[in-house]
Amino acid sequence: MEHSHHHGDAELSQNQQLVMDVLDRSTGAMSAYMILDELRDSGFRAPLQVYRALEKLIAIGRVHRLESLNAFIACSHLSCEKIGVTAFVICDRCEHVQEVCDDSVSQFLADLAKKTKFQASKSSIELHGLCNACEAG
Amino acid sequence: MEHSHHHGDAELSQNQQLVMDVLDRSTGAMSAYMILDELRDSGFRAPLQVYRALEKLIAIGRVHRLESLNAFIACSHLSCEKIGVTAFVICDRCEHVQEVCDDSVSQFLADLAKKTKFQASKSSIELHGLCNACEAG
DNA sequence: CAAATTGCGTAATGTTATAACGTATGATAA
DNA sequence: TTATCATACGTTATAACATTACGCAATTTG
Repeated sequence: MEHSHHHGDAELSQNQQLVMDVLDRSTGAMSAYMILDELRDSGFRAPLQVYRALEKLIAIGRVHRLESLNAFIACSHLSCEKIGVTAFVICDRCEHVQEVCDDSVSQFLADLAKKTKFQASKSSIELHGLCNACEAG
Repeated sequence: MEHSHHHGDAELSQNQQLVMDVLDRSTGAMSAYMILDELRDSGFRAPLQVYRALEKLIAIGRVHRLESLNAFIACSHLSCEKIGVTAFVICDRCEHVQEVCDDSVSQFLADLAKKTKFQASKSSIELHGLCNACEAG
């Protein structure tokens, strides 16, 4: 065990690492097919290679799926899988994504689940609009 | 102006009304292609006929899009367009969808926007898991 | 009337995601 | 060692979701 800088720090296969690297380098979210195109030179030929890697990366908390964009983004936190819930704030102009996972988010979701007598297993909170910089510009 | 029971109560075209009727009859969310299949007998031939009607119905607040399902559902409220924000609580077993739009939801989103210095224009809050009945069963 | 708006129909295409095969490899237990 | 299990892989095909682009018809509005 050499470098321990993230999450469960599971060992990644080559394909998983390649997909992770692409997302780490990206400034914003990427669709599976954008990732595929980036990895053609590395030998990727089919969507499934991307989707299978993403499935694992999402499972271990290193990647998030943005439902409203059908896109994927590297987790910007060290341990959001411990908190488990994240809200995404997505600028529709510059495409920057802020990842918020604090108590207010988990508290809101807990309250919502309680109020609706619901056993929640997954959540998706996504806000669209303009970030501070783009609104001003 | 005859019956006034919903939202802005805009006049609907025939296609829009047909799509609205299908969604009103449905117990849960429906994909655009499920709606299309329901309307073959009424003369629908192409996805665009559905998507165009949905666009209008969503704009006037009578239908919501569920991003995490790529599906659509009739609004269960009389005036949620006035509040503008809704949280969806989706049972993955029975597929029932609860629509929550109270102050806690709008307050949470307002706080989130303020905290991230964000000008929000659209939101999507979707909770997946098991409803009370299915959890018990 | 002219122009603008809204809705419609159709064909083609683009985009996102999964099913269904079979194969290879490494761990582990008999 | 051999059997078996789990995980990952590669490929082809297909399913599922959504939009572009074209032209036409009806209605509203200046």
